[in-house]
Amino acid sequence: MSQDYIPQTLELALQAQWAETGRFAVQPDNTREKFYCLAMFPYPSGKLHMGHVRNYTIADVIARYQRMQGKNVLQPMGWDAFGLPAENAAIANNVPPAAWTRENIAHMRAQLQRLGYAYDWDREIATCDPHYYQWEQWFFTQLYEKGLVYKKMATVNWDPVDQTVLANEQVIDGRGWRSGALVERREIPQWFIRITSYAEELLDGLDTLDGWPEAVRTMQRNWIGKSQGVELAFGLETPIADLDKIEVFTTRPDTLHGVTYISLAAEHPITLALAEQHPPLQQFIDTCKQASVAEADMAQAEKLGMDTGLRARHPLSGEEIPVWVANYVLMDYGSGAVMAVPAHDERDWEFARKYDLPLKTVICDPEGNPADTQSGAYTEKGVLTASPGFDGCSFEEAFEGIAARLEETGMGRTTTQFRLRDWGVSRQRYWGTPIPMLNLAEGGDIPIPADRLPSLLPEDVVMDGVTSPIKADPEWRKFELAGEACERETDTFDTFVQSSWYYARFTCPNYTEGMLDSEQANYWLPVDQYVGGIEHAILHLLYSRFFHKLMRDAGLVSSDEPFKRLLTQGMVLKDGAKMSKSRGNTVDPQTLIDRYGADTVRLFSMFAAPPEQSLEWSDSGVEGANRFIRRLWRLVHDFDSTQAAVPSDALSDEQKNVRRKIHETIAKVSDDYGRRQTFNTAVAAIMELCNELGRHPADDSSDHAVISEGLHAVLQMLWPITPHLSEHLWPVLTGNAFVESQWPALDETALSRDELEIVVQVNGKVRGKVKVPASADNAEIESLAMSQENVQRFLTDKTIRKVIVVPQKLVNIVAQ
RNA sequence: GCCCAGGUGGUGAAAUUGGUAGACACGCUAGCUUCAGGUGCUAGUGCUCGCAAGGGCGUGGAGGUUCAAGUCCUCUCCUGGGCACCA
Repeated sequence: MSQDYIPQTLELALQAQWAETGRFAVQPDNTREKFYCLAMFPYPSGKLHMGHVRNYTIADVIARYQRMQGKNVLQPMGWDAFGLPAENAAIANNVPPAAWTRENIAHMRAQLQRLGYAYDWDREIATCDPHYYQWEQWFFTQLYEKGLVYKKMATVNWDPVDQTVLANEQVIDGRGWRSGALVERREIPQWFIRITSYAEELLDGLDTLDGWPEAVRTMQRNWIGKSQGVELAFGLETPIADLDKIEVFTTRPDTLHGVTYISLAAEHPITLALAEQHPPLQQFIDTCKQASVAEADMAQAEKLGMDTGLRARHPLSGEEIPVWVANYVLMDYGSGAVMAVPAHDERDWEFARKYDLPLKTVICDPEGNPADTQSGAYTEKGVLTASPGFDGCSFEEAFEGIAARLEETGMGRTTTQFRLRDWGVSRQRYWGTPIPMLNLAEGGDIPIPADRLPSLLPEDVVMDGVTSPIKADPEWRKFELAGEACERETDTFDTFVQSSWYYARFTCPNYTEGMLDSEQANYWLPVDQYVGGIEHAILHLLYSRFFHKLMRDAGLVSSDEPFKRLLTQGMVLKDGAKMSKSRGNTVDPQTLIDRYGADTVRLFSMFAAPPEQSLEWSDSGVEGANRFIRRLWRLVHDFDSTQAAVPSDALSDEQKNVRRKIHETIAKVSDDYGRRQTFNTAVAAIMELCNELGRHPADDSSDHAVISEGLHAVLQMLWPITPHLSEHLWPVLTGNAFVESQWPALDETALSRDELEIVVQVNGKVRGKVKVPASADNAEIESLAMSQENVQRFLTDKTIRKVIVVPQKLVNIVAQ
């Protein structure tokens, strides 16, 4: 007699049991292989959305699959708890960010528990906990001592009405989101970590990450952006701002004779000096400053420029080159000046056309003629022309020749440049880790001594929406060091700092003697499987790799890279865009959990699409996942498990077919879970098997044995995805308690076939199918294929030119 | 603008190594079951011509390579992600 499937009851009962027995709590164990499975921890925004469910289900399926392989699996969970949304919520709801954040954590923790994820909850971390961020502060002071941290002026978005710094997200169409004022770029002192010192290693390390998607590695390579080029200078007749030359970097020294002007950034010292005597230029600089600092905004902004009237000397030809100021040249990047070659660079070409600046074509097209640059820039490399002394040279010859000439005259040298910039970690916001630095009365900075850490963030605060409470409170700032009064830094860390090392802290979350307990860290690290959104392909993953190397060089961990294998999950989109609170297009999975239970939600989110693909959200199909679960439920309950299931030696063909299907499915699902990580096709294969088991009659004891074998395998294979269902049905089927570390064994002999079906094509089109004995050789297959009636029809009046036989698959007869 | 992906039925998708396009589901249609249906079962379902057997077309678009292309190459259009202060 079938009982009804009531997921709420059975899921809650099992979850309570898992919690009570500490089922998923783990410790190092040298008798088993370890496996550290980690999903990117969430920002506690309020409640889970479908993107979270997808992310955490993928990781949980992998973790549980590895448990079934007998491994010692660590799967922790925590909270990326600092960040901007808490400040916004605090203002909107009149509640301190800390309280809002902790409430969200409590709610979301309950939701994750309701989804039945196999987490070791004893290791839970929230980054806003002082026990966490104190070690981050400590580590920063260590980096300071090593010279890996420094302070410099850097550009921020400034809201002139609210008198506050805005995040890029808070700038909408060039205006502050609250005040509506046009934002300005402003330079303020900020702390930086020297990620560029590790640029080379971060680049080279990508080659070792063969468990990472190629797309992510490519994006990181391009982001680091190593390029060979030449640093050269255009001389000035009279020094300006103590500079007697303008330095530029180019990867195309071969086009040096094509330079027709130079562009300076608005913040370049020469620009600023010139503006002092030139009011229109000052006006232009002010216009340039009225823009967001986001690179995307700048790249899409209309290109604006102004001739400064200054002339610089071309380092080879000695010609006078006009010096312009352009809004697309960035002071933060490179030297803040570029040599413009409009004939061979697209941006320069556009700019030159707009301001009617001359073009000088110095590269030939493949035919050997000067390239046509009238209708657009010619950016290919080619043989030089109109370049005295280098005409006829290839790119490589010209590169070396021109670099050598510049070196002789002291006007340049070959160099390697990285696109990567140092990591600015200062944020002018409240809800973050206080930067553990002190401003001394006589000027200068010094780290807060280790024994005075943590530098605690006060939590009981009122947000006014404009100024950070720790900036507004002069008392908080006060600090006494060796009897001297000084002031705390009131900026906080970028939240990426917290998320750059949490994976390591999970190995020893309660360690009080230091940042990491190396013994624990080195047992578990590196993370064997990291799962998270593709939107983190560059920043978070690069910063984490960087931090790992910093921790290694501090002797805290012994590995070089933090994440061995990476699965970048596609985004769950709604209305065609990333789900986010700020867009208001999130989908709440709670209603689905309440209605269908966790297993249905888990099954559906795995079945809907392959994990790496982005997914436009729609509810349709959830019903189908639930229907499958109920069908399996009946199948198991209706199966007479009391009847002895003795496998017979002599199975019928039909029974052999079912057994083959069982073992083909085991092979496929193992491959899909383990190597391919395509959980949707694994589910489809299990569904197919269930369909077949349901169709097969249970007439005799051999039938019974075969179906029993199939149902056992189905419940085991489904455990990673629908653990409650599997654990609940297992005793119904077997009379015994579910044994976790047991993946169904593959019986290779069950896979063999006596007969194969081969497709027959004529000129590439399918004209028939033919059954051939598995042992048939190519000649036999060919003659069987030829004998097909429909094949013959298409061969009449034709001469056979060629016959291609693809073993096990097809025959293609080429005829004319 | 730059970097990285993706585009296949009415829908989500499958096709793993260049070898049968559309597995598995959703939806829909018809039938059975049921007092009833947000139940269960059976059959059908890319488009198109045909009574059928079978044929033609078909993987964003245009070209190309190949006995064979969703898969490889060139160009192009569209969608999504990232662009350093959203996380």
